[in-house]
Amino acid sequence: MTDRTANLLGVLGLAVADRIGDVARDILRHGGETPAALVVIGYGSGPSNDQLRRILGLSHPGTVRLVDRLVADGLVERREGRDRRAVALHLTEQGRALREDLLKGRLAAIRPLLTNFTDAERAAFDALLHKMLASIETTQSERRTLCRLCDRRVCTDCPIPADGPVQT
Amino acid sequence: MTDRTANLLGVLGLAVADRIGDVARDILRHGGETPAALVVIGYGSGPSNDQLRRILGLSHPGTVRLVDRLVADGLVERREGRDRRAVALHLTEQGRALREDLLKGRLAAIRPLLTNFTDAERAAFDALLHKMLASIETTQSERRTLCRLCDRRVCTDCPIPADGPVQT
DNA sequence: GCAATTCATGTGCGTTATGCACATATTGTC
DNA sequence: GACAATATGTGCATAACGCACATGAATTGC
Repeated sequence: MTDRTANLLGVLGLAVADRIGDVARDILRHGGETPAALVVIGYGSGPSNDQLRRILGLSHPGTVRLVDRLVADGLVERREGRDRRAVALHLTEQGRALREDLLKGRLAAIRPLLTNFTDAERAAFDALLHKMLASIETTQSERRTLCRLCDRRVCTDCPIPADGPVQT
Repeated sequence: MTDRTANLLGVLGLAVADRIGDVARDILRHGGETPAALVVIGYGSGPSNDQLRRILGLSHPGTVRLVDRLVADGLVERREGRDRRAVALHLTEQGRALREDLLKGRLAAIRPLLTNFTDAERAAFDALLHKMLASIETTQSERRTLCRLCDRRVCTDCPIPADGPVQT
């Protein structure tokens, strides 16, 4: 019976990821981890290239090129970091606006999946999701990876505590 | 409150899709829609290039190249289709074996997410998933897309009926 | 029963997103 | 102050696509 549930969960996961990916590509004109990068940078801690790399799970050169794309689009600025070697990544005004669209679009893409639930069902589903996510065994860094597309404003009582801003 | 649930669902969807993608790449040495193609072709109806294309949501040339990869790896054969223009895609012995690994690996990747549930919780989650998936409004073709990685042997009482084999 | 259209596949060519190996500059260490 | 560690960037290659086009096979219209 567990396998039946696991299969259903696989279908749902694919459906959710497809929808998020589609809406992100429509809005940002980029795929892969680029949308996640915009969200992560937008948390505002001014992450370095290397910190971003760990969260996104990309290679270092892949991350540099990803940031190149965002800079070329006028969405991200490379500012001086805490070192003269490190950069600090920050969103431009345009980047902030597009990040907003991205987060809104993501929720809008997922929301229809919940509309056929009654309030009680949605609450029950929420509680089960919360428990499931809270029990995933992860390192601190993996948690940030999981949350790389999260809209923190709606994520009250986050089950995946990423305690504090990106580490320095 | 719905947005909070939607956000959690987004996290879960990403986590599930990441896990499936990782295990598929480990096993198959290909990413994108290639794993899904192996599963779909493995249903055994001998789909044409064009039928496969619709299910995977790829362009026609993209599908041709994808099949090229699978053929080059010795996993798929192009046989004569119902026309002299159409091909019929079938798995080789090796393809069937790898498809098996893929389906098993997929379930193994998802299963850990369920292990912290009690039996009652898992059953409740299953029921909610079932209802959610059953209420997604889709065309016949979109259903097959959703189910493109399903392990049909464990999917009893499928909420997304794809009634019958691939259309002729 | 043949011409025009539609269907199904394949090819040339380009792009996007990525990784590996290497180069360069900066910082910490002993 | 040499040397390792850190952080970034670059050259080059690859995987997984899409668009425009070409080709052969089937269907339709008259």
